[in-house]
Amino acid sequence: MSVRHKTRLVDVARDAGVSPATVSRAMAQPDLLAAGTLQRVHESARKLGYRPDGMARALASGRTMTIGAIVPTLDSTIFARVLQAMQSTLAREGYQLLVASHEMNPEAETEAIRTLLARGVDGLMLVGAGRAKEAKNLLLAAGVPVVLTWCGEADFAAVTVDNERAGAFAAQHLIDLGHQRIGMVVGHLPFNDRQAGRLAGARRALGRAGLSMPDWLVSQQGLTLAGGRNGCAALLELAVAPTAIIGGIDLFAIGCIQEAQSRGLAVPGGLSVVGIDNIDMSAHMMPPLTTVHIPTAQIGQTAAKTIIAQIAGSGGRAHVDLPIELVVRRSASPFAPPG
Amino acid sequence: MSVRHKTRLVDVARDAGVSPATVSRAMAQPDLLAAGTLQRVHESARKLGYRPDGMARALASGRTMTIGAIVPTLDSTIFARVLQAMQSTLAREGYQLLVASHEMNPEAETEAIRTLLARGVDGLMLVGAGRAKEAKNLLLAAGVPVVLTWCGEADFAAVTVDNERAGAFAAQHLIDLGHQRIGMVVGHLPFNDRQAGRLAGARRALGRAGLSMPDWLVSQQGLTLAGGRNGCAALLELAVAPTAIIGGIDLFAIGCIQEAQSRGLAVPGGLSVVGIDNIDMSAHMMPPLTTVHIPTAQIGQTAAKTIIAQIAGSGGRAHVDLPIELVVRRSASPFAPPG
DNA sequence: TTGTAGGCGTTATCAA
DNA sequence: TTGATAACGCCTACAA
Repeated sequence: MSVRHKTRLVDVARDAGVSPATVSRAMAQPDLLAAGTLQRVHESARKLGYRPDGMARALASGRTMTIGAIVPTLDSTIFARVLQAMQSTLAREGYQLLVASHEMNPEAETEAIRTLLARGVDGLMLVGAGRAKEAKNLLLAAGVPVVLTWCGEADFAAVTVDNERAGAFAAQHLIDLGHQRIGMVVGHLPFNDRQAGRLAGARRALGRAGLSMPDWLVSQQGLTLAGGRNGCAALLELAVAPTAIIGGIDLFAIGCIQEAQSRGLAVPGGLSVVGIDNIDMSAHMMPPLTTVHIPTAQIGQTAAKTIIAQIAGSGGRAHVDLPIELVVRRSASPFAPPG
Repeated sequence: MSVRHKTRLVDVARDAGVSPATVSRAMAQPDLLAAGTLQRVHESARKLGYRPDGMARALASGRTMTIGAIVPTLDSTIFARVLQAMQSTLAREGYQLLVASHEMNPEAETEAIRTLLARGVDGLMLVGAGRAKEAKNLLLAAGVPVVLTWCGEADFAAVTVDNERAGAFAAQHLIDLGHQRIGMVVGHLPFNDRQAGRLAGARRALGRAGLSMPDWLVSQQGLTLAGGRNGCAALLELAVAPTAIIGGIDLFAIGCIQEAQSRGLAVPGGLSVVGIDNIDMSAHMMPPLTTVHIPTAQIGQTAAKTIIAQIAGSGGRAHVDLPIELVVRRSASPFAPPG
């Protein structure tokens, strides 16, 4: 009962009276064995409580059965949901998720890539495109399947969503309602191509309508509820305040609603608000938030499937663009000139 | 420029004119080498673009520099926050996070434990206590540091929060306000000792005040906003509806506020609501949610530190109980008999 | 269908 | 301070 050595492949082999190779096959390619042999090996394995050693297996086979995922932060409804979807899809195929986050710091992201690659992952999921050349070289040199999410890039497979279009949808809806002075609360633009895309899309839609969104109608904030409130406050305190605000993420839009209401400004009566994401909370707001639906969970699921396909040899640099759509609820109403 | 073999330890050794052992030392214990040697090795390594192979290293050393975390789901503000805190604390020490989720399924959790252990983790973080004997045996036999969070257990280190006390805080606050018929929306009790503890605590407080919370005043729901709304709806439709509701998690409490308001029932005027967690959203609700603050991020950070300490040999089966406190905001008010 | 034997790339134990 | 060399536990041609 003292320090019972962990049982290894050879122990099982000895007990079953077969060679190590046979035991190895029994675990990985059972079809190759005679039914009787398989039976015996399994019995010995169970009797001895044999558990294959993942590290040894990884070293010998070159596969870790682990997929890495590097996200800006785990502490976000959006990314948590993507990871949850990835994790459950991957688990079904026997893969585990190794996660890292970089808190919106490009160098931290490069470091994370380096670390995960060194640790040995069979595939890697990243958020967004447009990273430093060094990071790209690392990825290319590593020779493991990589899938980008949200935004794509020619060199890698990608599961994307048209962020520009999302921004345009939000803006167009407000334009259709007659709004002319539209503001936006967005995340910090550097190193966040998702937010940059949404802003660009909104501006494009406005431009097509002969309108514009000058920088002073755009407030950059940290990706929190408080950021949404602060951004809204800043815009409302403008000499010529906007009559409608787009939240670059739903959390911002929700913060905008809360901030407006806390100032006695009715939504949508006094201020129209539109979000982008369609998180759970949005449907339950008072008023319910009009927003652009982003199929978050599906991004995760598709990313996982894409990686698995690439590992299996199929797939290649496939780009999948997931559909988005405007969900009209009650936080935006026609522009009514004061008086 | 074709398939350049990945450079290995021996390649660096050859280039630097030293033995493999020396290169290994240069990476792990630089102090043991003569300055000149170290210098030469580093140069060769950089020149050849040498990156230690994590799997080989893991096999030889028995350490993977990876910590496993098994949570009910990633798709939850609470757990996402815990993981984010763990991840950033661990990253600072060179560890990565391997995550798995089990969707509230005990067997899936056991399987996850088995998988992570087999994959090779240097430590493991689990949520809650009271798991099947099989799972406990696996953990004990594995011989890796384990830390339980939220709820503890004698056999393992733990970073906990007194869930019963949290429930009692919430209930006591309502009792002090004069409420006598208090309902609660909780998660599904089986396999969720956090929710069970909070409910038990609330009942204990009520019992001390000569009151009680019969089963018909308790609604079990899935851990979503919609669950909160449904639970609230069910309780409000009772012949003798409660005058106050405790949300087993803030999300439930928020759902309760939204459901009550959508029915034209004022909060706290017509219904008082208290939550437990203190998530970001709570402070921004209208009315702001009175709740019991749970130091979520701190749980993650402390859990990470505990594991690291255990790996370093210190620590043992330390139990840390983190303080909680009632945060009084404006969603609960004194009971006012109708008429 | 099964066995043999040579890696996989490091770490770690002895010596020197 | 450095060098041989044997593990680490499994996989996988190749052979039988």
